Amino acid sequence: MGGSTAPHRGNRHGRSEEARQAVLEAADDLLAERGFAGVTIEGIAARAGVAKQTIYRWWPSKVDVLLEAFTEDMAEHLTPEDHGDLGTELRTHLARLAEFLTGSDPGAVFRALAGQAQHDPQLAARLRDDHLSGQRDRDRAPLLRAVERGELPADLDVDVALDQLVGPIYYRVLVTGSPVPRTFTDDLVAAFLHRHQH
Amino acid sequence: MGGSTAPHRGNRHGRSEEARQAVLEAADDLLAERGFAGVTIEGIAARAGVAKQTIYRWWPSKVDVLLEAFTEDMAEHLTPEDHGDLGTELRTHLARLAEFLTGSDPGAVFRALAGQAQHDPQLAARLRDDHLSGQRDRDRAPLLRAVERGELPADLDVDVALDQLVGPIYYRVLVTGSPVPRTFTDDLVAAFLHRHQH
Amino acid sequence: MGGSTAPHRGNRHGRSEEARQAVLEAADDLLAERGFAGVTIEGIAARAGVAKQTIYRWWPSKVDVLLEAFTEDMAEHLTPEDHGDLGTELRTHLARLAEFLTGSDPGAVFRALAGQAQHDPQLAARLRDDHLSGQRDRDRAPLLRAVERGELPADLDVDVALDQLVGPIYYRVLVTGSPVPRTFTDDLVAAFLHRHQH
Amino acid sequence: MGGSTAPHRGNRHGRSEEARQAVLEAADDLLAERGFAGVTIEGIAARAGVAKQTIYRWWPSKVDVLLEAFTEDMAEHLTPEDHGDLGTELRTHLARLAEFLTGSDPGAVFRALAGQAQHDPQLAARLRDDHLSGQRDRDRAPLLRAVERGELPADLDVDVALDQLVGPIYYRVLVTGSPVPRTFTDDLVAAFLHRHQH
DNA sequence: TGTTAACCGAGACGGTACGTCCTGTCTTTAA
DNA sequence: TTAAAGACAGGACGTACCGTCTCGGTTAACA
Repeated sequence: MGGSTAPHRGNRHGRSEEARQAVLEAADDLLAERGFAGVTIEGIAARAGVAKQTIYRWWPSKVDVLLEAFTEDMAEHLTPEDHGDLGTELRTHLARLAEFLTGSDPGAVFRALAGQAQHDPQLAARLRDDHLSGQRDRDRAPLLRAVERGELPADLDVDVALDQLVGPIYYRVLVTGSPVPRTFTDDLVAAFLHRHQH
Repeated sequence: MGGSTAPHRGNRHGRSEEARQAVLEAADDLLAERGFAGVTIEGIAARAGVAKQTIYRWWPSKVDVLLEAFTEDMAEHLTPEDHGDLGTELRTHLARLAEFLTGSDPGAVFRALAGQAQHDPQLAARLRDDHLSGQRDRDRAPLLRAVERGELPADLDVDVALDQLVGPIYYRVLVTGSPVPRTFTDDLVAAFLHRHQH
Repeated sequence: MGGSTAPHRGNRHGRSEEARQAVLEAADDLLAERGFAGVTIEGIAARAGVAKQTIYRWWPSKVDVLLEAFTEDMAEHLTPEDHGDLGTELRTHLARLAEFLTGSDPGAVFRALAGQAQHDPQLAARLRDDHLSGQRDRDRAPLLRAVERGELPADLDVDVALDQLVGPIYYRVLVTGSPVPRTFTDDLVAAFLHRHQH
Repeated sequence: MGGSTAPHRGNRHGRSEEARQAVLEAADDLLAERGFAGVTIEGIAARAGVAKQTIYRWWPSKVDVLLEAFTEDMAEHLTPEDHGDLGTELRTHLARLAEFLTGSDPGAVFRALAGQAQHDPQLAARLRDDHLSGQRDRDRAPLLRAVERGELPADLDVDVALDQLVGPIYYRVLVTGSPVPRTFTDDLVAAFLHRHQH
């Protein structure tokens, strides 16, 4: 955080970073404490010590607040590392994905947003285009590297392969609610490698 | 005439089947027309020509109305048939599941309920226990029959297998929003058979 | 009227008399304590222990609440008595009017409504037609009786006469804020009698 | 001060006359177009092309803006002329007063301020002391001159007389909303002269 | 000839109240 | 006993203004 970033409260440069952070935190906290229905604009405003109008000025709705909170949190997670070994990379990455979705605070926010997206096609599109597509690109990377290395066939349909790898994880998280242990994700990788590596 | 079936409006003989049907239909219609947020108790009552109290008397909440509407619709669908051939059964069944989830009215209700379940653990549990578990039992049948016939190894973890088969379908439906064509479901079956039928 | 008026709280017969009274009293109290600007729908609702919607259901605006409160209070006051003597009647009546306008709670409500009527022509019309015209008819009575008795000329313009009698009182109340002592009202009567009873 | 009042925009010597005039005009226009409730600081600022802060810097509230606008407009009107004849002076003056109150733009501002004064005792006092007392002094002049000339008795209570002369006019303007024709004001003068001139 | 101080526009801020909508509870009359 | 009707207390919605504040720009007097 170099130097100044003067803490201004309302001026012509624009918005108050202080207020913005307070809103995002309040939304996160309320989601964790009371669930999605417990997140209200009035509640966020009250907890953040902020005027309702300040929220409406910058976010069209409460899901946009959560979306921004989610984006901030998700950035650092879930970038698969380049180990030079497909199996290891996939096992590590899927395990991290499972942990993110089931065990982290931003994972809870994601589940809420994914749920709301079922009611709101616009949100669904936004969630996919602005937030999940980047993640999907990162997911794709290990497979593409493996294709380049010759570990996987050149004609592999990467998107289908990806759906088979991560689909069961999301399914457990969003539908069955079962835990997603390491054995489960490892087994997904094993099935994948068994089919595609000779 | 045997028994009642008289179209009564408020009487001493028990609940009005007329009102019940009107409520379920109104809820279905509203969901289709305005989405989940457009389904309100007041809206259902007004459209069904029914008093709010009548709804509250028989259903604890609007999701219960939808749940009941969903149950009625889902019964007929999705019972895998016994063809004596695992591959055929699975291909047919997964294709029907995909069509149900993406293309039918009750599929839309399911998506809404699954979405709401992300916000409401009690609903999630109820959805799983009362509605999806039966379906999952039906899903399991072809695999169990195949194990009995010796087409699949006796030590197969049927639940894990099932998650790998249907998970990618739900993932596309609930998360990516991609279409789920026959090629996709057939490929899931192919991958499964390739692994487990040497 | 007669008999019961059972104290019901919300039913198909109609409104809760309990709530109605609570609203009128709360509005009166708030006006007395905090002035017109301190009378808000939210404030009335909170003090009356009533939902905002209940107020909006029955009154279009806060001035309508005050108007109704005013009407209830004003009925009993200000009916000039028939003494058979014009001078006595007028002196008594004008003194009572002055006291009503300057010294009573409903007088304060009237002043607030008259003030608001300067901003709102519709309110002005309503105030005149529904509330003051009746009072004006009562004011007119002594003069008409005197005309019948021959105490006043038959061609007297009663409206002009009335304006000359009560106008200075309202002027002091609404514009100069001066007190309106008995001597002032008596003098108005004296001037009037001096002119019209040679 | 002397002379120029150069049209400066922002400098250390004082306020912008340009901004001041724009604010006063905007307030006047808004009052005429939308009524008192339609006059808001934000609205004045927007219409005048002025910052809210500029208004708050120079006027404590919107009524102060209107008060100043009113003062500017009222000065030229309503100074009774010295004709040497009481009846003529009074008739002319009351007719002008009636016209001012009912027919002019500043009259509309006056009515709004008088209305607001019913809700706000401080405003009422200010209106009386700073604005109406001067007018009242001017109103008094013809009577005092007549007393000096011997046209009126020396012991006349001028304030009471004045209230009887102008009170009915204000009453019609503020309460009954009736028109105030020349016959009405002439009749007031006639009644007054009939009583006080032998 | 810069420096500086007063005023300007712009507009974000924490708030209050608005009027609307929906919730879940209640009480009544009719069948 | 159930139904339709609908009033009730409550609470969140999104909007409009309030009065305060901080900012960058302009301009004249003074250094």
